[in-house]
Amino acid sequence: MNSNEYNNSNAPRGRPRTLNRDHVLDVAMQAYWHDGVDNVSVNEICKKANVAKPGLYREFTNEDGLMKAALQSYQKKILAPLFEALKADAPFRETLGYIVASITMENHDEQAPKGCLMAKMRQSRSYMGAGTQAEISHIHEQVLDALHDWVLRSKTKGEFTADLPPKLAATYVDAQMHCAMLQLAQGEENKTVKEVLTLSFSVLL
Amino acid sequence: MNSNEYNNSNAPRGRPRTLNRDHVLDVAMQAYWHDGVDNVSVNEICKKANVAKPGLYREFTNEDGLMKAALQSYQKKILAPLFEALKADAPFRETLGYIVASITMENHDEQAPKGCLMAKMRQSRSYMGAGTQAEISHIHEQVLDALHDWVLRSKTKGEFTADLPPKLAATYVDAQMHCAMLQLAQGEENKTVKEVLTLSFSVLL
DNA sequence: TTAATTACGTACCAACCGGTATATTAAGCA
DNA sequence: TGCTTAATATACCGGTTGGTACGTAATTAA
Repeated sequence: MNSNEYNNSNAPRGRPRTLNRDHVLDVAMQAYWHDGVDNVSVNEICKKANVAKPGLYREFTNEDGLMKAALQSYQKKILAPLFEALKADAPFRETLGYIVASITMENHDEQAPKGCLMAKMRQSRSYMGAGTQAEISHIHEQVLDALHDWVLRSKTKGEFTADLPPKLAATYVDAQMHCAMLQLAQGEENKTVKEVLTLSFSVLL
Repeated sequence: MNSNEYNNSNAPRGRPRTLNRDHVLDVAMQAYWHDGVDNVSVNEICKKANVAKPGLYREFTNEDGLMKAALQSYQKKILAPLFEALKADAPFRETLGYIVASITMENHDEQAPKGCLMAKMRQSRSYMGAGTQAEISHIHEQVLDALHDWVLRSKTKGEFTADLPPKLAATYVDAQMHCAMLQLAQGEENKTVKEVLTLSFSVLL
């Protein structure tokens, strides 16, 4: 029996590819996230993903392309729930509580690395390739915009009463989230981070 | 005329050393501070300090020793004023204002790198040598202790009135300072960092 | 069957890393 | 003048980095 499933005419021309882009991206994302971007080489990712180097370079052009793609993958798979929570019209305090809870990983699976890949990359973005830098800035702007919108909506709903310019409030929440994620990445205790984050958010209530 | 100044008997025996330890430490500290620890190699430091590698290794044993010494140098030269301010018995709000001002560099010289070497090293300490890691932890403990003492003294003076466990207050101030320094290192605007830091400190007043 | 097309993996490149063996130089001591 | 001591610089080590040249395998089209 021929192993080919029937031959639809618009099949690609040459040797069929075996490289699994999503698998490579998963491996790269996990490696960058767990070990820190600066401590992971293209060689190591190739070994872990069991692909040859030229294949990886054909798919992602260079290290910068791989990192950019891994970061985009992280946004889709990990950061998405945060954006959803900010868009949802839950009460302000409730959303704030969700942010604290999700950062301090009350409900996360154990094998996920500590901290946040986006936060780590933001922290050392000036030493990365141009494409990755641009992607970091892009995601950061999206976060700030989402926070800004959230604050504005909460203000019109009367749930955000603190006497603060909405833009400063958004910047403040972003900074505190960023700070908390870096603390976690650095090994700080979950409980401590939660206390500090909660205390810092108390100025908004 | 013999170029030797008179021969005091306890002169060292062999060839006199030309390697200037303090100069090498200055160069290393500036390089680590300005470019980021992960982005500076021993080779580069040798070139910048105009010393040969074996000489540097004789003086500092290995890269870990050099980094540890550079961090100690940073504490002596840069961090000392902060410790002094915390030990001085100025009013609580005044000291808090000094912290904000000194972090956001209102009075710093322009050529100093942005951010804080200690903060940067703390952030990636798990990827460093054992000696440097120990030194980072040591300095961090000193900071936390100084903050704790400061809060306790301010509380007995009646200047610190917030209803907070002193240890949490110390951890909180440390976290906010750390966060602000990382933001600066990452290129955030001075004004923004100052606003966020001031806002976060407002929970203590 | 044969040619064209495309992906594959081995084996390689120069540059750099942290670290060191070694011959040389410059001093004090006798 | 040697002899000892110690700091010096050159030139090297094995290993890793990001990136690639090239021969081969697998598929479609003619």
